[in-house]
Amino acid sequence: MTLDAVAREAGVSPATASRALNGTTRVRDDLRERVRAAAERLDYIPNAHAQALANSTNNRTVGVICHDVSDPYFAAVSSGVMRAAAEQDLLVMLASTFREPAREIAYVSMLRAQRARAILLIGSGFQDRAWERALDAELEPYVRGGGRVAVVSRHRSLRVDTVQPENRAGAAALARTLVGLGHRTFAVLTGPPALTTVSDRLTGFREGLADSGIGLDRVVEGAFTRDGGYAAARRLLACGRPRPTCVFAVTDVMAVGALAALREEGLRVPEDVSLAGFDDIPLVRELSPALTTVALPLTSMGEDVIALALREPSAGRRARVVRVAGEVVVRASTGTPPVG
Amino acid sequence: MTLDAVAREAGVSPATASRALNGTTRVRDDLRERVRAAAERLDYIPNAHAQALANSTNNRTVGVICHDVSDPYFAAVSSGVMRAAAEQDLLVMLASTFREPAREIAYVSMLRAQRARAILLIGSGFQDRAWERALDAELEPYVRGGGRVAVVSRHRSLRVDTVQPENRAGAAALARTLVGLGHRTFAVLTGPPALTTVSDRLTGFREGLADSGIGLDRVVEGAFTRDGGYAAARRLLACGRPRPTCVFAVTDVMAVGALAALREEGLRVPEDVSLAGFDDIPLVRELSPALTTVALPLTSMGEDVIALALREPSAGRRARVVRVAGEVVVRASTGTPPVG
DNA sequence: GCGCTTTCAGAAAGCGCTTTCTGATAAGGT
DNA sequence: ACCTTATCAGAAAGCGCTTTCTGAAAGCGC
Repeated sequence: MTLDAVAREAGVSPATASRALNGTTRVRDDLRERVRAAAERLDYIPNAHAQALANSTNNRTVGVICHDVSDPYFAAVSSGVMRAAAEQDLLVMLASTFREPAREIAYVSMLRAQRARAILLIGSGFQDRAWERALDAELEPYVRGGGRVAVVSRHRSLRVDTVQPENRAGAAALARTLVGLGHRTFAVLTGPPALTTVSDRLTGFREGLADSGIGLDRVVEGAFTRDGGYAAARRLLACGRPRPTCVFAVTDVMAVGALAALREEGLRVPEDVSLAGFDDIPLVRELSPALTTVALPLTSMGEDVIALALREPSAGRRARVVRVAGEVVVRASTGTPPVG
Repeated sequence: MTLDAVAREAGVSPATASRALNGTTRVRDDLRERVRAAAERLDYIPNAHAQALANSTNNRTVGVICHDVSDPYFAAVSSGVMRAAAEQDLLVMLASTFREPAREIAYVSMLRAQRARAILLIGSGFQDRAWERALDAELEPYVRGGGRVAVVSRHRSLRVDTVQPENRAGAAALARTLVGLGHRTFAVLTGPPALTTVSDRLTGFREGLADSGIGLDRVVEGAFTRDGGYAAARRLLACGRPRPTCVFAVTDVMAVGALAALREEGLRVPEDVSLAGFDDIPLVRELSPALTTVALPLTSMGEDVIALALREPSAGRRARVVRVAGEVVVRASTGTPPVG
């Protein structure tokens, strides 16, 4: 079913049919009605590709690239993006890179080919220098051609609009809270240090401890996943050194793994060791003990990032940054340190 | 950057440039190389819309419609779809309906407009009769026009390729297992009964109990969400009747809510009451007690459903059904019933 | 009633690509 | 040497839409 068929059925020109359907220009009422009826009758659906080709400015799709939709963090942020997109009749193309840099580049390229109105990058980037350059090489011409890009907590090399959680301040506040509980020896389970998210949270946590003159006992690195957290926690426990009274995993997802590892070692949380995370993904409230964490408004961050991308570009070329505060939420996974 | 520009730069016709880049027809090696080089130099990215318009058969996008990406069930299935799609260079457009029927129809329509190669519907439909008809009215012409549709555990009215978890058999097996543990009084927390998923699991559970001559004590209905499970569990406990020794929530997501409700009532799981779910979403392993459930291979179901949609349509018009077995996984949330 | 602006429908020119179709050139057969 | 058969590049015709541009009809003041 093409527009031509509709026009013929309604006894008007394709031009008029187009105008009647889109309401771009005034069309006599009776004609408009006739076209509407004809379209209905023929079950006409405009070809979005033809529309996009003819009128390149009116694009209804936005692309979202994240590492893995099945990670609750990305799922929550994506959900916010989708809610906002739905309200504006936008279609979201969601891609998972499965943490492969090459796939990320490929997706940006596909999104460029689709002439997506905006590209949203969710989550930290990779540390690879070549990748950075390649991504920039894709994004730069896209932006120059009128494309919009916005990111959530992205790598430092990207000069684009950003939704930036206050990782450092949040981690510092968490550290202070934990010190307030009485803890003096701490370990941190981190992800890849090249990610700003990781290094900011680590730095913040250190600063928070430093306020009370406390040093960080141990830092163990692991993958940015549940299993990474599990492995890191095991390594922490295996090393033989005196156990810290409190463990901070830089993300909740890692904390979930860490909790499993601690349990397997027969340690009670929080009686033997306290555990805290960061993000407040939905599930951690359900754990027992429920996880102490720094809550980020994930869904609304998703809404923010798409709003940022869609907003009229500011006169100056400067990248805008929306800062999002994290709130320390103390739950049952932290307590006073064991005596003795 | 258009193909014409590339062709000019390479000193060939647009036709040759197109052929060189796509490899559709033999092109002399030196020309092909020249075109490649020119494309590279100009940072050429083909306009996917123009391609789609000119060659409607070659479409690289598939649409996935689910209720909510932030629900772990959908996230897991979607993740499988995406993994498979990535391997075939397909772009996935993922839409969340937020459980609004109208939005689902709208998305199908948008996907049709995009001339998506396939539309995948994940999760149960709505009970609304008008909605059913409307959905069918969208899907039927789409399929007639060569579009592919496949669904995961969908409503009965749809005659399309389906990945069908064996809800009934799985629930029955679970019931038998629970009876084997010694339980004799059961309650079920269900979702909207119009969903086949719900009614199949309920029926299967009943059958499993009936094998031992046991009847189902109570059925409480709630929304298909964590909060729905929570509310249903509270209602179950509030009714004053003697408490069942075992509760089955028809989905893990609901079971998570139920667990919270049981806890709040001061009940210990499994000492005071046993709890089981269905699906085996990733997080339920992490709960304590870890949830007994019927495990479905969610990610691989996602891979199955896209494979089903993309496979050459069978000669006969009959819808294909891939049955997926569930496996009872006994974890710590179930135990022997309390004595006395 | 005449020239003016205003309103609105239709003709036609693309948007950027793919793909026949056409024709030139080279290769092969006798 | 001549004709037939492959190869392969280019011209041109769309794909289905939007949007100028053009022109007819109607509305207005004098």
